[in-house]
Amino acid sequence: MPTDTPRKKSPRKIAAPGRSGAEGGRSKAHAATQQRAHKTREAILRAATRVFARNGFTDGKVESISRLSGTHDRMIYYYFGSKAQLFVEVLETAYEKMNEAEARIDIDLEEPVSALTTIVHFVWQYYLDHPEFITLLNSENLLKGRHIKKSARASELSSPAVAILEDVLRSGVEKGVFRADKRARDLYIEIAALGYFYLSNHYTLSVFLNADLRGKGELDHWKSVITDTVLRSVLLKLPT
Amino acid sequence: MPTDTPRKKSPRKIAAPGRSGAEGGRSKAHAATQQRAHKTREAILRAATRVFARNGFTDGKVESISRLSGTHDRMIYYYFGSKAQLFVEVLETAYEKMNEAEARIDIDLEEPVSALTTIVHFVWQYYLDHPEFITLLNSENLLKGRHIKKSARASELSSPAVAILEDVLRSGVEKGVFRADKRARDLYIEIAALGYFYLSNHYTLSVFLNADLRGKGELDHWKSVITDTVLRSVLLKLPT
Amino acid sequence: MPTDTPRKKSPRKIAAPGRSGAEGGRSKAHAATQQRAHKTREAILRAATRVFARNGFTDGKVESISRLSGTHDRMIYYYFGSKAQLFVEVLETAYEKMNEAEARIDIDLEEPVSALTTIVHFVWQYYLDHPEFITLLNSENLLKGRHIKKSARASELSSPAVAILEDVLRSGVEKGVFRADKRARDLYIEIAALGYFYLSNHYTLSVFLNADLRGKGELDHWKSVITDTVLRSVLLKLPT
Amino acid sequence: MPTDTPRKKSPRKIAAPGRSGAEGGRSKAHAATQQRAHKTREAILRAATRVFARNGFTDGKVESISRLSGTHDRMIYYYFGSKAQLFVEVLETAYEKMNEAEARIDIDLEEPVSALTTIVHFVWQYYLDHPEFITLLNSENLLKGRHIKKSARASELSSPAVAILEDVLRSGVEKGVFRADKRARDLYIEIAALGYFYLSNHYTLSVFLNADLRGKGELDHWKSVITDTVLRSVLLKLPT
DNA sequence: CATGAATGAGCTTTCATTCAT
DNA sequence: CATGAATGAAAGCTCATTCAT
Repeated sequence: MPTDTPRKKSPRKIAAPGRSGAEGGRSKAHAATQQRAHKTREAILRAATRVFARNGFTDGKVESISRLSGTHDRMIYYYFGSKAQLFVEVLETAYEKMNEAEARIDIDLEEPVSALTTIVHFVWQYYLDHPEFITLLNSENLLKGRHIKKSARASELSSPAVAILEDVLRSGVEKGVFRADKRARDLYIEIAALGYFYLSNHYTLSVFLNADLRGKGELDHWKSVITDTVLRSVLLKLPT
Repeated sequence: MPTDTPRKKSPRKIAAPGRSGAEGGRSKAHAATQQRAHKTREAILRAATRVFARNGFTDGKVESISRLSGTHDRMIYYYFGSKAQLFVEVLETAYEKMNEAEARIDIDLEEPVSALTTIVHFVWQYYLDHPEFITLLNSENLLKGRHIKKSARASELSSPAVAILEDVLRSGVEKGVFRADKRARDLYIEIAALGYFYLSNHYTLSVFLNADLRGKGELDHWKSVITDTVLRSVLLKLPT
Repeated sequence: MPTDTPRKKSPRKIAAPGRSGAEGGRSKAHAATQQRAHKTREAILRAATRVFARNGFTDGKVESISRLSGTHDRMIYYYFGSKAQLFVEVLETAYEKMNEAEARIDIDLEEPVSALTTIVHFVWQYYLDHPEFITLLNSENLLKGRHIKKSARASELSSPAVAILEDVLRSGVEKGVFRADKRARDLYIEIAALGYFYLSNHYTLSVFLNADLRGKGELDHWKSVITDTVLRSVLLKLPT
Repeated sequence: MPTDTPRKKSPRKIAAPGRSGAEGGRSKAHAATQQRAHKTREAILRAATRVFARNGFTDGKVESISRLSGTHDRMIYYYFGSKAQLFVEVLETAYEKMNEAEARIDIDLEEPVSALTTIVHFVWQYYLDHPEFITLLNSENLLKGRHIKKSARASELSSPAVAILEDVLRSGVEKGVFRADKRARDLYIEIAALGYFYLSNHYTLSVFLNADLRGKGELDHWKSVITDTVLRSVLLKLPT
């Protein structure tokens, strides 16, 4: 309980794998050790993502994570300092991956309508493929952003999608198909909202609307709805 | 010793106040007692709504609820059987109140556009005024609908808003301003999504978009965005 | 982890035993329950005194205390809020008992020399009879007074012995046997120091002085040494 | 792989630096290595003294020591075998330094009164300058001498001060200023007690006496009190 | 109808220590 | 001689829940 210096919980920092060889004098044994360490760390992060995604932060137990990752509780503290800091990294990683995927979207600015369609479909598909993304954010928002606030890295991650949308909007305006008064950020939130909410809230929605929103047909139908709605929100003229 | 049957797990159902007199031979003392009981029950429910809204189900502690309601932990078990069942009632109540409010919306079917606008504004305002509604649903969905599934009452509560939207859509179609192929249910989810997501996810959104989404101007701006988007999604001719 | 209100850990306050009967309408059953509660609380306090005395605060384990008192860990938190707060009460109780004993010292102010002798002997005997007193203070000082600082009660407890010493000194001065420039507080610390140090440090002293300081003869010898030294420190004329 | 015998539990004994050259055929590289090792060892010992002094044995964490000394936990085990054995060395070193300082006291046996005064002042000043000495002993006594008992070196260290006091007492008796029936050992304990207790227990004393015992004036005052008291305990006649 | 005491399982975290290079 | 990874036991504390009047 009593600490000397206020002790910043500084977990182990591990050299990025691959870099170790360039360090020169270090023995091969050392490199091997480091690689194993890196593996352990990654295993914990992966397991934590699954556990937190399944149960949220509070219900995601440390022991579940260590069991799933094949390590000991102790190692979580060794590498991440605390459950909370581990969650921060999980969140950061989730966002990073989303950003990376967004950065890979291939669009043709010459075709603004189909470009926008592509983006909407991409986001929708990403949510479908990465349900953990939704649960993690859900949990974090339930906790009033407690963890993300403390993340230095998080504020540096700005969604590439917003920038892309800016380009698409500009191109559309130039080509006379999109209105000029639509902000990219608003459009981004719109796209996210229409997809995210449908999936994140489907448990309560299903009960209160007395409908199964996850049926195959339903998902496709909703995809077309949001595509339609998003397009209509920026188009100057409706297609006939 | 309890005056009635040797309960096992069945929480107390209390006659609505005022109804008790009709039960026949019961004394006035009994009626008074029942009224006090009713008050305690209500106090717990109110406190639980606040506590669960603030922290979600898991982080909402039984003790916090009993403290806030001025009773004892024990009473929660007496009236509701368990923390989970209490949460179910909280959820049901929240939805009921939402439904009651929706039922009170005053719209003029002769003016479909302004009727729809009214509905969008109403939902948005309701979310703003009842942040607990959002947090409760958030928590419940994080728990995969664990509680709502067990609620008998929940499935009976179907949103009046959907019915109202149906009327509005029909009227709009008849008057030649709305398209005919829009489902009321989809429209409802759309409206909900655009408002709910913006508010429920604002903690993470603010960090990742590097913007304060809760500034006064921002909220009003978003209100106009969603109104615009929703209208455009049903209009036959886009506004110029 | 997350708390609603900052939650002051307010442990259960129990009505003083005996008072309960006077409360009027309470049932006998209630009184009996309270008495049992009081017993549990006392048992914990007694056990804690022993455990902390034996091992100090840090090494005194919560489980040892609950085991020794025949309760569960949980009850310690129920009644005292935390290990630290329990320690505070242990300390307060120890000092209180010391004060009570001091208040019972029977001295004859007409005989200042024998009065002072009585006080010195009392303190020495008290230390011998209450080794826990020494260990508890030792531990608390090792922790830099961490707990006692937070004790509201502690600052109100002022040693009766100092007041008594003042009377004795005054009487001795009037009778022309004691010097006039000796402060009662200094004298008190002197008496305490000579007895306390010998006992509290006897483990290291024995090793470094190569002597067994706790042999029967040794203890009596030291008693006479400190009596002699204390008297000499206030006498106007040294004994021959 | 360690260069020497397959150690089990026996920590490294390192040749004093400079002495290594006499060992014969060892290379210069080896000598340099040994010097580095010596430095690490010393750094750990110094850090341990500070950490244990601040928090006592139990609360002094191995990690705090390795951090403060700029090494790794592992090294503590390499050089000292265990936390307990490290503490033993810390204790021994503390006593050794005290003894060395005592051995350096410069007194004039021809002036017994001022010689004794010098000793009292020395001890008091030593405690003031080396607060860690007090805390370490405090902790060790709280642990019932657990470590010091196992120290072979400790029992060989006998305080030079006792021998010096013997000389001073003898001289004083011869010169007709001191009484003949005072034992040097008792006098030593007296001197130690009056200084040590005041400092070691000042946290609790301050609270219970409602006074700040560490104010500048207070410390000087107490110095004069103990000098006075110690002298009076051996003088044949009071100075006028 | 209400109360306060009691319960036991479980949670996060800490710590001294050892393994494997 | 040094390092970083790993270990497992245990500690303090919390929580939902039930007992006994």
